[in-house]
Amino acid sequence: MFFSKLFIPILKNNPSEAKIKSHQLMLRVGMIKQSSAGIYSWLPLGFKVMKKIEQIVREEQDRVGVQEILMPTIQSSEIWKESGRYEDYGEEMLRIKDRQNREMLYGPTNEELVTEIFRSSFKSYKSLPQLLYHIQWKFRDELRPRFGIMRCREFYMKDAYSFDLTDEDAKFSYNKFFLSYLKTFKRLNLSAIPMAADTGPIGGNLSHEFIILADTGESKIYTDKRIFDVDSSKTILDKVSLSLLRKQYEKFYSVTDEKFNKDEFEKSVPEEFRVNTKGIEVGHIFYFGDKYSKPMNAAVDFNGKKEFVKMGSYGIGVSRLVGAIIEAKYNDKDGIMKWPMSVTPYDCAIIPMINKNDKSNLEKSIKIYDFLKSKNIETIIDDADENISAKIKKFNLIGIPYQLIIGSKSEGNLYEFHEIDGETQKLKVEDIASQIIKAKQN
RNA sequence: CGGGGUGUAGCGCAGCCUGGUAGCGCACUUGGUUUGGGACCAAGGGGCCGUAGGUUCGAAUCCUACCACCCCGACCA
Repeated sequence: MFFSKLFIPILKNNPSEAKIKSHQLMLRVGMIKQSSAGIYSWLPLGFKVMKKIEQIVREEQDRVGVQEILMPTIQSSEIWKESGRYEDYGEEMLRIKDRQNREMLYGPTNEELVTEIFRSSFKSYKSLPQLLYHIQWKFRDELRPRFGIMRCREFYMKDAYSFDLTDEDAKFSYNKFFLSYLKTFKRLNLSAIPMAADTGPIGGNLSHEFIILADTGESKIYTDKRIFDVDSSKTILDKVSLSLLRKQYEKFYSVTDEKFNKDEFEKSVPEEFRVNTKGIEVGHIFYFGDKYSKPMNAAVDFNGKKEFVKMGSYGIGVSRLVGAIIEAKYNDKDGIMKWPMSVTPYDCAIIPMINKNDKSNLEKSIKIYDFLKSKNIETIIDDADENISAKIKKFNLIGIPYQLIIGSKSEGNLYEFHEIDGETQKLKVEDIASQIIKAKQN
């Protein structure tokens, strides 16, 4: 695709409202456009990244046996009155009325709705466990939206819900998500650490936040360096293996602000391993038993006895992750963003030196483009008649991991192949393709 | 919701104090010269000055109200 034909409105100046890197960058390269406070349109470049993240999240949910559904954004107040949260949720819930003057709301989360779906569908313990997820827009009317997509009012989120007969089964489900989350963030090239967390308005007593380290994060965290070395690659979907994994993590003191206890921290973490920094919450899992099933009467028959199902819920902020990845991957030192291969909007940018009287580089670029395309490498050609250095700068901003520069330094069939944060090599197109393919596989 | 601030071209800003019908940089268009880390020359186009009302011969500028957005704090994926 020619760059000139893409909808990528680049700004040379930082919009003044953007204070953190991800917000600045997303506005500057035209990934998003603000429409109201905390509400954004997603433009092609940003939407492409978000869809790739979404797909990875989806695949990792499917892999642990969670089934995808899609619930509406607009919900009736009735079920929220049943659970008691219609009053509890407060101003953050966007309440609306339909033409019959019925009280509706734009869902900030879906425990009630999914519980209603479950209770009207299943009556026997034999139907358990059930694990369901959906990826849908949510709305929370934040007191103060900020940081662009990171703390906004309308956001895209994966939320999953588990239904089990017993506490023990429910913890097995919980642990499946625990593993699934570690794998998801790993594929996004993030090291997210699970931390004991407060349960907030969702309720319950068992909960982990998944946090990635970043200076601009809003959560204060206290953890142990050694937690980064816990290896989940050998864990399998088995009760024992999963609970072992959680134990390995829980060996280390690792909490957010609200659970922090100074004495405990200093007692359990030797000084050289202490990490006290800031992080971004990208996932949160909760186990809350019958907190919703009881008031909403979601129960199954177990040998003639009525058992309220034991539930958990599991969220990943899909839209937030777009910003979070930038915060984590942007290199302040050289001012370069490099998208992880798994979510990059394009794998490679071909940057030919062009002028009106000599389009031979553009013609070469098109041939290379076709070749790379045949290898499933997503590429764009910058067909603008612009100063070559201006073009390179532009792509350094966008963060596409590889640049293929077709200019005066090309030698025959050897072209400059530049990794955005690394070295430039002179290679044949075949070798360029195989390097990119290799990078995509990691 | 408390405190502070800002609304002037797509983005960044000046002009407002001291009223006379809008300007700069970048971006954009056309032509030309260029081409290795955001080039140069020339000629252009683009603005209900956030909205409404008021004062005035005259309002971007003064007054009032409203709206929007941003920042700092208390809450959250």
